[in-house]
Amino acid sequence: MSRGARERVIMHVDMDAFFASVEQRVNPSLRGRPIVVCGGGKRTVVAAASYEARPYGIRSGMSLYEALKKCPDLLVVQAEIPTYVDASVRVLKILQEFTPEVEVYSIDEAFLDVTGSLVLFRGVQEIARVIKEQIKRELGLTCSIGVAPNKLLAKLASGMNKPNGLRIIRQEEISSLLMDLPVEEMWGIGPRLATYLHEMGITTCGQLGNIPCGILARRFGLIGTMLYHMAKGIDESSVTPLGAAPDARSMGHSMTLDQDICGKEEIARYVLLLAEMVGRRLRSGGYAGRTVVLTLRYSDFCTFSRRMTVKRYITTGPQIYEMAMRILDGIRLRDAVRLVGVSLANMVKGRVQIPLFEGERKGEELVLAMDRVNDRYGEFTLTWGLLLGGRKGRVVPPSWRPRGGDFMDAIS
DNA sequence: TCTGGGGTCCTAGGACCC
DNA sequence: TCTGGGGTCCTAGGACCC
Repeated sequence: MSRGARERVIMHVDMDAFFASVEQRVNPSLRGRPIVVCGGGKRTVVAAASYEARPYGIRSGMSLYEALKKCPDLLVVQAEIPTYVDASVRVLKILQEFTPEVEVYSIDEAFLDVTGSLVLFRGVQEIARVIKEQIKRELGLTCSIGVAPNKLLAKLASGMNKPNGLRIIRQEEISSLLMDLPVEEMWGIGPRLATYLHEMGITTCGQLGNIPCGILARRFGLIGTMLYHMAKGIDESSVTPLGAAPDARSMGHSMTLDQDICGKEEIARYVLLLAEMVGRRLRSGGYAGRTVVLTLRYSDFCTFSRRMTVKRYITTGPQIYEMAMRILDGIRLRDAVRLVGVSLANMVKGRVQIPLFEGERKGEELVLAMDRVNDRYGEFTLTWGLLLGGRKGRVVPPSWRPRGGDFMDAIS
């Protein structure tokens, strides 16, 4: 352990089965029963599964179809995103009572740097206990907390004792803990990397950490260097509080259609809707961008994107639509399409200022902050869907044709 | 009548300029 | 009479995360 810098105390707070738990809280008849929370539409996946559903093998990300095969008695609840955002904000406010150094990582996860708060409490265990107690008292929800000298290990720790767990990883136990830890359990090592490592005969972090950094770097590039440090439990990244979060780099929306479509005219209708959704969000955040990306997914799930960059920054739905259509014109479709996506990249903030009222701006900041941290499962798509007149975002009025300024009338 | 939606970062290759 | 080479910008795709 280095004596130079003070050892940090980082906490990772992870809400247990968040969406499902909120639903069970709101509706007592769901308590104690296997439930899943899903999006709308036919082709949906499980956004969250209650702990009662998990013994059936039901996991988030699984298609609803598959989940129902595993448990025919499963209760399926449609996601109510505003409710979860509300709960998330209340949790966030509780966390901020303990330190200003709170990084909202997602709608149900946060990192806290409590190094400076330790003097106010009888140790980190006490902080964790009080946080859990307060969340339970005020929201009726449980969370799992991990504590460690950095974010990487705090994240690992919070997952070790779920649900309603508390796990503290001390500096002196790091190497023995990582020795036999399977590489795929480390945050940042996904299925593909794990497979590559397995092929190299590496299955544990202990083994990974014994490979010279240079070899990993040659094999995996920058990722290789990261792997080497991860295997040793090294992570210098800091907790970035809400106000210091970097500007978004890209912004987009996509939708999987209830039924595959073939014609470009029909695709164009979705492109228009998506472009307008992106444009509105863009402007509300004060962003502008130069690159439009059109993403399509064929029936066979083969997904590809084409992009176009222009010199000047654009901000409006019609501008995005126009570029997306130029891209679409250049594509020769080989199959029916199941997903259409439009996003904007090469973004800057502040070129276009949209004046907002104080109250409105506050709400906007919150939305953007939540948004920034890669909210799970596209809840803002649903939010936008609601904004677009109470319909789900996927609904495009069949009679509508892309043309000019009556767009808002057509969809609201 | 399988397989969502929102992001981030990295890489490799090509065009183009000096 | 041999195929430089660095830098920038752009594109497309892949891997990862929640």
